[in-house]
Amino acid sequence: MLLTVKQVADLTGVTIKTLYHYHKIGLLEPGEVTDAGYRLYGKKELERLQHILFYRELDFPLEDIQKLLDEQNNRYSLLLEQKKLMEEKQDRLELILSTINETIHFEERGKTMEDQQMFKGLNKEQWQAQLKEHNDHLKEHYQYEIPTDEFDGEAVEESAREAHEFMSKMAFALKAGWSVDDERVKQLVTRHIHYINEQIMPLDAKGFVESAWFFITDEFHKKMLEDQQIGLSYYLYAAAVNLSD
Amino acid sequence: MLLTVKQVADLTGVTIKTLYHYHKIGLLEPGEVTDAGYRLYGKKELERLQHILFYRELDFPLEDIQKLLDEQNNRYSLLLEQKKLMEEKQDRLELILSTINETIHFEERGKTMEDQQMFKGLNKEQWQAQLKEHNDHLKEHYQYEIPTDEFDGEAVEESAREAHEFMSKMAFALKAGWSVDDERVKQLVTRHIHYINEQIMPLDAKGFVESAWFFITDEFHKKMLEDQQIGLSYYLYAAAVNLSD
DNA sequence: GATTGACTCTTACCTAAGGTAAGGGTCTAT
DNA sequence: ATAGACCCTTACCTTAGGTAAGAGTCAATC
Repeated sequence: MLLTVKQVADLTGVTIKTLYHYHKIGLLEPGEVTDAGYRLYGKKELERLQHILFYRELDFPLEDIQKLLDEQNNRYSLLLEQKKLMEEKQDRLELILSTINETIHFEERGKTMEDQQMFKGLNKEQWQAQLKEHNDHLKEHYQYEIPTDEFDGEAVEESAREAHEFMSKMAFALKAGWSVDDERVKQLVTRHIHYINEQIMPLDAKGFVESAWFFITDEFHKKMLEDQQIGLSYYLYAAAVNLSD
Repeated sequence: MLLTVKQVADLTGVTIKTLYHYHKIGLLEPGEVTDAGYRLYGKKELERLQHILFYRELDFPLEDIQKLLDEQNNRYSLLLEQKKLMEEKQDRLELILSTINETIHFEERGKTMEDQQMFKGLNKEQWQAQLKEHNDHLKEHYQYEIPTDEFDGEAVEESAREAHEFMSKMAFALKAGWSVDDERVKQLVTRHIHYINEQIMPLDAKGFVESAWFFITDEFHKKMLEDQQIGLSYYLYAAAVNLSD
């Protein structure tokens, strides 16, 4: 059950040198050392190494990792914490990817971007705020992901409620198999456009097609819609196209 | 339009020292240096910095970044490349996250994991292979693989089989959350069009958009697709539109 | 015009997380 | 008992910056 440095290295992808290093700084001590000085690692050490590698992936300095592992030896809560952090990193990557996509978009039509726009997700001090903004922006206009009962309080804005209701109904229509040319669907979309037009910004049927296409191509928005109902973003787009024709 | 080091630092999140460093190693030269020696950066430099930061996020050494940027000065293809790499990184993170979730799962019921399972996604040399496996697992889960025996009989035409396979794969892609701009999806659709073109009738990307629209508006076809997977007909249409642009 | 405060310059030294190489010991199999 | 694969320590090197010192610059205010 005990593994040599090479075996651990092959298994986990870290180099042997890294194991020495972790030993030297006391981050990961072998479970046993033979008379000849060979380091041997058991299950417990592999588990610790797993945590180390998760944290390393999250760009934690080894010193911090050591502190974290030594003061919190409950594996389960460590895992939950790491899961949360990993999901945050995913969100950040998602944001960066959408920045790349926006940049590609601008590049394709030879337009220049706002300076700030170019670095969304990269500016580490600000990305939390940017992500929140991204989300808030979405919520203001399309707060579909929040369960309805949360909408009872007057704290939530009317526009968010409207958007949520619209998306829920569209999801229902999709599941019910209503055609995008169905009068009920057309009315739904028309009213929604009308609402945005009155309350938020000028928008016509053509503009709404572009909005809908944006929701398909932007990973961030797409994910939110698709999480609510698979196919919703695409249904929305088809409905928009149908109306604008 | 020219920015000082501080302004660039605030905008992008890199430190001033990093800018000096990049200057010194020739990775990012200021657009202009005043008489007093102040570095000033313009739009072109910001764009280059953007690329540098994208690559840095992908853990490229600065030396490699420099080479890449100097030999490939077409911004557009750089962006596409970076998009691809970023998506790969996302996949890898996804894999790590699923490893964390599996570990949590095992921990919850006090069972022990296989050693290898514990390090999926971390072992960089192997993660490509592991990702493939992971996808295969997903396929099983979504059952996008066609039950082959249904199609053994010669009663079923080859073209029907091809269509069925195509639709199954598209359904899988939709459920997996693949963007219509994802290379895999684009390739899928391209091949399908190519097949139709060769075997059935002349068809180009534009024509396929019309076909896809027909599948949405025609109740019979729409029902067939939507019965297979909610949203499939709309996804197909969006993919077609994306390809024809 | 002088001063102040925020900003910038160069230079020199420091750090983290390893990589590389040298020189030598250990294990197992033939 | 010798080869070949594996392991040890030690010493030096590298990357991508961080920190600090000492001095010059800029714009605004006194």
